[in-house]
Amino acid sequence: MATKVNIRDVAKAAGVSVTTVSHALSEAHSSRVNARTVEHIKAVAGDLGYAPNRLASGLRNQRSQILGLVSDEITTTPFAGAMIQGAQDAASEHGHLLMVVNSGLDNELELQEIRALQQHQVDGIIFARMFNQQVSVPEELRAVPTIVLDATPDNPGLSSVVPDEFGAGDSAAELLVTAGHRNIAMINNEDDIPAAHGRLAGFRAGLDRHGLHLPAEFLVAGHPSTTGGREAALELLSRKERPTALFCFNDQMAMGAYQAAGHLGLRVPEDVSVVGVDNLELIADGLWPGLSTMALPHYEMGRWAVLKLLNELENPEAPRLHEKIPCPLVERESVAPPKG
Amino acid sequence: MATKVNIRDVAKAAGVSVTTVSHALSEAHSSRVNARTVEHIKAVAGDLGYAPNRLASGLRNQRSQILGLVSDEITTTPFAGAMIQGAQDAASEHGHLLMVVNSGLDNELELQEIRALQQHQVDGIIFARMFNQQVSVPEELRAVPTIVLDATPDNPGLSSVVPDEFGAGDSAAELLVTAGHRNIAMINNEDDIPAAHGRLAGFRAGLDRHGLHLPAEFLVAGHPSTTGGREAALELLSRKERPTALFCFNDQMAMGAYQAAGHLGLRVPEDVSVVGVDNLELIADGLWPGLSTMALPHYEMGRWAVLKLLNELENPEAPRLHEKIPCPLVERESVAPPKG
DNA sequence: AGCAACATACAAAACGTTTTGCAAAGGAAC
DNA sequence: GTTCCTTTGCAAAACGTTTTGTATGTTGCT
Repeated sequence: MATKVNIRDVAKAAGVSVTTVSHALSEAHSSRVNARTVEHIKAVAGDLGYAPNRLASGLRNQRSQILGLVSDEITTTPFAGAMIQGAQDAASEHGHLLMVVNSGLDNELELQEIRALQQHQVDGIIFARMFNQQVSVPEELRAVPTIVLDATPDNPGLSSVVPDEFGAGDSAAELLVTAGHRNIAMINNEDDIPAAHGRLAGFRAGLDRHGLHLPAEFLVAGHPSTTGGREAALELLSRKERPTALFCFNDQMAMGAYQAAGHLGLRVPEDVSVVGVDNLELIADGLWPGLSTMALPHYEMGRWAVLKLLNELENPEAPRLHEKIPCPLVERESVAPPKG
Repeated sequence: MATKVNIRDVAKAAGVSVTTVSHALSEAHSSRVNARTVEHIKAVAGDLGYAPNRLASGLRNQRSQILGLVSDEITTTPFAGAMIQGAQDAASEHGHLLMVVNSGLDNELELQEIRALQQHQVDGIIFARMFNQQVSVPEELRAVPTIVLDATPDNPGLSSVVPDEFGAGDSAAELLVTAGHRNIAMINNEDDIPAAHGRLAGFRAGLDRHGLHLPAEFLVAGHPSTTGGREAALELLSRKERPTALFCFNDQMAMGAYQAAGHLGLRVPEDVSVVGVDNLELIADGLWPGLSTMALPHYEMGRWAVLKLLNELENPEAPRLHEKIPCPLVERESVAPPKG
């Protein structure tokens, strides 16, 4: 047990050649060897605890069965886990393993990490960001099949997957309008990113469908944090003509809105309804009452990226896709009909 | 550019043998080749964009330069990112890459994943849990150097690293007592895990040092969630003789305490001080006022685990260690002297 | 001049697979 | 009984490195 058992040991123990063992175990080539022999070899291999060395087979086949995942800030966002998990599940189902590297915001380091992945002969790379943004993909990745995850690539030659931001905004509008609200404000992210534009556009479209629209004074923007949300909500809810519902760019801003409401003596959802985006369990489930919010599909995006990557590996000519994954509504208790 | 450049191409281009190229590039063996030749070879290699194939060198050296990280539920906890990041940073600094696998709670799957890692000839494995718990390490890992991360192994033959739970409790007591509090309650986790025992013991020790002690009626336990914290805090703060400060098992329970206080018309920190454990940015920074809390050292634990693993790889006889990493206090605004 | 010692470069083997091409043996068809 | 398949197995080459042992000069010393 001290030393590892290799294909030669199996061959010796089974009394056949190395070639025969390889064929017997290969599924595709097992027709080249007698069925009884196959049985025998498999039994022997099992007894010996033989497991093929992937380094060797990767070298021989020019296929490492490893996928690289390079992302930006795994640390600071709670989404990373779900994304990685989705990717890893899909990879594992198809006999692949995931190598994760993370570069923070250091571009030079990111290139180094990518080169390291390539030295390990990864079969493909997933280039991930932690929130939907425009991104320019490093030259280095030309050499390897690549999928862009949760970001919009400048290079349309690469497949990508992002959340359906528009749909999220639309659903939020739908939810609030059907609850009976007419005076709805949006607290948006002040940053110039697809997520902000998309959610706003979707929200407007949703209102539109019901013959409503978002007045300019009911659209405010702030830093996408609890504080940003709180300040914006404080301002909105202190007005004479205050909205009866708030659609917040994300759950953190929604948490700020709760705080603002509490500070002003308003209750959620009786006095003001609140909707977020992200479905951060920690917040959405932790708030009291629970926050209704649109879930960002990080797990699904991770899965999709890996599946698409494997697909392009099989079939290099497969058309590049730009997928939008829906953001399902997770209803809790933060929405109620407006009073009176 | 279509096809990869290998050491043979470099040799040809530089007009020397493959052996010489290998020696020239090897640092350890570069003494075996003329300094001028080394220069020349490096230049040629750089021009050609040569990067050694790690599959091949791993095969030859019996050293893949890959570390495996197997964890339980990456998805549901926001700590995973920091842990992975710490591990990956340390690995990357030493020329290694990290393969991450995740098994949820499925033991059978976990074994499969471990076997997959071993097939890829990982040099060592980090067996991680997402919170400090007793854990029995799978037999399979006997074959590979292993470090246990954020868990206490039943097998003392393996090095491990956990947060200094005791120290966290102690610091919390210190903080509250020096702020002037005398009536301090603790809201603990009801689960029977080292984290709960350690934090409580440390908290008691800290009080002790100041001649105080924790009365039985000021120790309550609940589910380690916002709801659990809220319920416990509601009960505690509704009493005639209510505590002036709360030490909560984690930040989520502390968030619940904030909600309870708000519900009862009490203000943090004027009417009640609150201290948590975890330093979950999302919560600790998001709460209003900010939550003072002991940071769980996930990043550092990840780093430590990899460094120790590399150390044991270098020197297999190195003594096994059981490390406790301190949990530094992160002060925000949730602690003030008691009124009156 | 002769010999050791050294500097420099190379050929070949090995790591553990997979796959191609070939050989031996057995059976069927004439 | 010869020819021709078919079945079953094997030997050998290849993937891209690293390292050991050896060969060829070159230098320094007596």
